[in-house]
Amino acid sequence: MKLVSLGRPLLDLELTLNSGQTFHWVREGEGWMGAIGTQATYLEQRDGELFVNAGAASAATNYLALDHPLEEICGTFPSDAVSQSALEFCRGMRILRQPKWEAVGTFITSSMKQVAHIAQISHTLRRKFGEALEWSSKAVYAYPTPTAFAGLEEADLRACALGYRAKNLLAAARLVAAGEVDLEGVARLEDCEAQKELMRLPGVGEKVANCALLFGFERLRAFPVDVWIERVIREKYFEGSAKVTKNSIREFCASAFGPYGGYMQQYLFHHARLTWKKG
DNA sequence: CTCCAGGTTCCGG
DNA sequence: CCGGAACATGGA
Repeated sequence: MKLVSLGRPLLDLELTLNSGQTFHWVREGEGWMGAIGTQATYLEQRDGELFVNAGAASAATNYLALDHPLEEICGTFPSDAVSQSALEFCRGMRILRQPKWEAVGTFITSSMKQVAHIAQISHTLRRKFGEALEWSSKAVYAYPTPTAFAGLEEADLRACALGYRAKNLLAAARLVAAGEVDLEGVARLEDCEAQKELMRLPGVGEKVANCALLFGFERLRAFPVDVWIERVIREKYFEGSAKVTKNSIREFCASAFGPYGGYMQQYLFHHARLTWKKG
């Protein structure tokens, strides 16, 4: 039950945990319970001060990316109204530093799914196939390892409501477990090569690869283009001009948002998803 | 009931 | 390079 303070970093914990980067944190009293790798973790923010269970302090500091120079990062964003209102809406949101396979696996299961359902899938997979962890007599589950998935059958994953994604997650896990795709090796590649390597995994296209790069490989320039981002770019930056192809959107995003484009992307995504057609 | 969701893959212009 | 269609499931 003992908590330690991590000070008062520029961070909005709730905003960060609920922004569609990670999908398994659950409310527990005044704070949140979850797993950072195989470390059961309780996080709580009171009047700006961040607390964590003793023993998870260094894991949390790393996971929450408290070392990212957030003020400086936000200072690099474009000055247009769309970017600035997203920034204002997302003040204190950080890009998490998630375990590599967890980032790859969860975003393989994310295609054509609402955030709520991705969360449901994550919880089911963890509970059935992940390592059971515990803190203060409360159970949480680690994301299943590639090896844990590799021994299953497609039907086992279909039973978790993965639909057609089951085959992809299983095949991807087997490639990683067999060492045919080496995620630690990917971490040493340049952005472009790293993306290409990740896209060897079934179910990993350009968008999922970029999510994995941004959330699991510290590539803060990676800019995933999903339906929400596409909507924002089309309607706010191209203002309904005809023939805006996927390619032109990709090129625009790669050049318009700078070295921390991934941060800006996450802010645009979250802002759009929560405010579209509500003002 | 219909529409759509943090897409990928394959196939024909 | 570009647009379409198939692929599963559940929340709104």
